[in-house]
Amino acid sequence: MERTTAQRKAIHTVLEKSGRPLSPPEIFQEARHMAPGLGMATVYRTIKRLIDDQAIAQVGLPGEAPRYERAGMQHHHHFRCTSCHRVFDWFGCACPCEGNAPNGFEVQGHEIYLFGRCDECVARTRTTVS
Amino acid sequence: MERTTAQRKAIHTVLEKSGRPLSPPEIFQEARHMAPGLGMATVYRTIKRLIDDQAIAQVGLPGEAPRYERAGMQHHHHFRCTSCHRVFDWFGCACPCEGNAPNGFEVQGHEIYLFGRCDECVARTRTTVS
DNA sequence: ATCTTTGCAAAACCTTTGCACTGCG
DNA sequence: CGCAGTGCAAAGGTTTTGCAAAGAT
Repeated sequence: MERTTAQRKAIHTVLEKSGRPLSPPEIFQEARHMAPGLGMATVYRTIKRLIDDQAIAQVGLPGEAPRYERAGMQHHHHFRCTSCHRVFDWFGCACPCEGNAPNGFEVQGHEIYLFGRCDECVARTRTTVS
Repeated sequence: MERTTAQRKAIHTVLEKSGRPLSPPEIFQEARHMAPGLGMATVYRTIKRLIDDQAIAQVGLPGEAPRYERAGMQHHHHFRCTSCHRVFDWFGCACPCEGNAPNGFEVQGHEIYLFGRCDECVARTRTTVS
């Protein structure tokens, strides 16, 4: 039977409240504020369970370690700023990918990642260079 | 100055000739045929250098370890079969992603991954279930 | 002969697992 | 109380690094 513990609640809350996908170390650091003495192993074990429970989802950015964000969000993808390296949610997906599948292939889903510079970094450059 | 060695040639050849992205262990195993005694460290060191030289490119599938393929291919993305787990090149990108960027964001590039079943797996199921 | 590149082994990471203890129910 | 959940430390994997030896030019 599933038990409610301070650690699990802390980890879940951190992911619920974060507006962006977090890595295990980031989750660890944040959750520690709410659950002192928390161990890294518990973070990994809890992540696994939350995924099984469909409470969170894995976000695997190309070439990077997986991050995690709360599940149940509307269809979206991600934008990584090549300047500040932050990852943003992106809801502008209008990709007709499914239609262009190779012959005989059956597309079940897709992932899109945009790379570029976020609004803040674009603005910073403008004023700095001018 | 850059030197031509059997190991480097072997690794480069393996990636040139492969029609799909390879992981370091796959490269290691293949290149060993051409360069006996090859060490894993050399594979990693050579991959890094080939990327710097723009001879190969990293292919980071979401949630998986990076693979590598030769650079300079025409614009394409990847399709991973959820049944046989192979990764295929996909040239049907007609994604208008760049246009839908969030306000103030500057898109420099994009990556797309399709998931589904490849032609062989689709055919296999048909004949098996029928 | 010089100086890059290599193989090996050790180190540095990250993630998982074993186990005795904690604490929820 | 009983057993799921935890922390710690050890184990597993993968990638990187140090260093003496090999080899290309």
